[in-house]
Amino acid sequence: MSDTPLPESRNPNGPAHTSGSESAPAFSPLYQQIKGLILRSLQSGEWKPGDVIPSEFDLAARFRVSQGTVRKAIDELATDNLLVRRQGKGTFVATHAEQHIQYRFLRLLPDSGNLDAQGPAERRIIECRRQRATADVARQLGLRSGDPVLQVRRVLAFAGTPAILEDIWLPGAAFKGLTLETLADDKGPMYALFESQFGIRMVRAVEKLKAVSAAPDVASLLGIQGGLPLLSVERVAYTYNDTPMELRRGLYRTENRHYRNELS
Amino acid sequence: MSDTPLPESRNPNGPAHTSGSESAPAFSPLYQQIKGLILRSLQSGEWKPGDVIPSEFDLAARFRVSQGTVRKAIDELATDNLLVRRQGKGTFVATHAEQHIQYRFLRLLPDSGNLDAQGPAERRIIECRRQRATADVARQLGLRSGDPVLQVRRVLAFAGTPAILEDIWLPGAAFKGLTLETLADDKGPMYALFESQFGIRMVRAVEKLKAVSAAPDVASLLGIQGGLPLLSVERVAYTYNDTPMELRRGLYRTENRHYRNELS
DNA sequence: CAGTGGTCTAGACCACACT
DNA sequence: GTGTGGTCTAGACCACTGC
Repeated sequence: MSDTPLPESRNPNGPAHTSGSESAPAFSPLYQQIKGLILRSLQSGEWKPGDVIPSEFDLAARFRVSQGTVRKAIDELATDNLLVRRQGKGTFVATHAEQHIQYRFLRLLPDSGNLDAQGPAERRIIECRRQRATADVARQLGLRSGDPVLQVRRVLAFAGTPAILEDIWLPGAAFKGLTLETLADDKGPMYALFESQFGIRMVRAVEKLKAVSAAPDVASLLGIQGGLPLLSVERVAYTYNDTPMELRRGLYRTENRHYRNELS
Repeated sequence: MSDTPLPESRNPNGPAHTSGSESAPAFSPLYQQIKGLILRSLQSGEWKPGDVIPSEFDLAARFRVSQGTVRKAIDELATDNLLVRRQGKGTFVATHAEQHIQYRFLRLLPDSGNLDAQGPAERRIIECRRQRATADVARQLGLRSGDPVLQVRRVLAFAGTPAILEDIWLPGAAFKGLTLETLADDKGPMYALFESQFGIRMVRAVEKLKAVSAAPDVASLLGIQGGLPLLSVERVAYTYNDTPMELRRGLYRTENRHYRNELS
C-alpha cells in the first residue's frame, strides 16, 4: 500500500526542491521524481504492456502528492510514448501490439499509394542462430566481445516483392528461449513478441542512414541486380533505462518506396 | 490593449468548452484558442524571431484567462519549437539564427568524429534563377504550374570535400528580392536569411529519403564517380499554417557520414 | 450512475536573471 | 529587489466510457 513516498520531503505546498535536510547532490522537481517512480514500476513489470495503470487520483494518494503533479509526470511519459491516455477509460502502458497503424518504428512507405501500405509485410526468415558477438556488435549492444548473441536474418516483402533485408542481433542472455520456430510461427510485430515472451519493451531507437550498393548476396536475396543503390538503415533500439537491446541492419529497396521523416 | 478576448465565452471557472450560445460546430479547449491567438500574433509579425513575447501574466490579462491556461498554450508552442522559454528571462520567438548547434534541419553527421561537425560547411552556389514552376514543383509548393519560382542549386562541402548537392525551389512571390548575390554574401543558415529578409520562418519539414545512383552531372559536381550510391533527401518545408514555402532536393554523399534519426 | 482523464482557476512559493 | 518562468496545491466542473 504505502510506496516509500519519496525520501522524506513532505511539502504541504510550495515547489519541488526536496526540502533539504542533507546537502542533496541533485535537486529535481517532484513530478520528475514521480516520473521516476512510475518508470520503476514499468521496468519491474508491476504494470505490463497493455495494462491499465492506477488512476491519477490513486497514484496521487500512493505517492502523497497532488493529482496535478502526477498528471504532469504522466504527461511526459505519454509524450515519450511510454504511456497512452484514453479519456474516460484510464492510462495504459504502451505496447507494440495493437499498434493500430502498421509497425511503429518502420518508416518505409510507398511513394504513391497514399494508403498506409499495400497489405501487411510477408516475412521470411533466412537464418536464426546463436553466436558470439563481434567487437562491433558487442560495442553497440553494450556487451563484451564474445558474449553470446542471437542473430536473425530475414526478408520482408510487400505484395510478393522483396523490399527489405534485415540482420538483427539480440543479447543472448535476455532472449534465452528464442528460436527460429518462435519467430516463424509468430504473426504481428517482432517487438510485440519481445514484450509478450521476454518482457522486453523497446522504447526508443536511433537510426543511421546511408546509401550503399547492393552486394551480390544481398542482391540475390532481394531479387535485384548487384550494384543497385539501397538504403542502409542501422538501428539500435533501447529498453527502459536507455539499455540497448537490439542492433538491426536493414537494407531497403527504395525504387517505389521512401523513408519518411518529419523534422521540427 | 484589449485583444478581442475570444468570441464571448467568459467562464469565471470551469473547463473550456465555450459556454455555448449557438450550436458551435467545433469545441476547443480555451488553451487551444489561446494557442491560436498567439500563433496569429506570430504570423502577423507582431513578435518577430528572436523577440521576447509578453510575460505569461501579461498575456493572461490580455486574453482574460488564468496564467495557467496561457502556460499550457505556450507549453505546446514550445514543444513545437515555435517558442523558446528561458527561465528568469522570458519566452522568445524561436529563430534559425543563433541556433547554437549547426543547422537545425540538417541531419547529416560524420560517422566517427563524435564532435558536431568538422567546422562549418562551405557553400558554393552553382546557379540561382527565376523560372516557371513545373507541374511537380507547383504541386508540392501549393502553386499552379507556370507560377514564378526561384531555383537555387548549390554545393556544400566539409573540409574542402563536397558532400551535398542541393536544388531548392522557392515561391517567387514570397521571395521577391532574393538574388544570387544576397545568397552568396550571406553567412549563416539560409533559413535565418529567410527570417530576416523576408519574414518567413520555416517551422517544420517533411523529408523523403531514397538511395539513388549518381548521374554524371551530379557526380562531377560532387567530385565522385558516376553511379556511386547517394542518399536522396527531398524536403518540403512549411511556415506557419502548414503553408509549404520550400522544396529542396538534396543528394548526400554518405561514405563517411550518415543521416541520423531518432525514433520514439 | 460512478469513475476516469481533461480543462480551468487562484494562490503560493522557488529558481533564475538582470539591475 | 523585481520580474520572469517553473513547480505545487486544492478545488471545481466538463467530457467521455461503461456499468
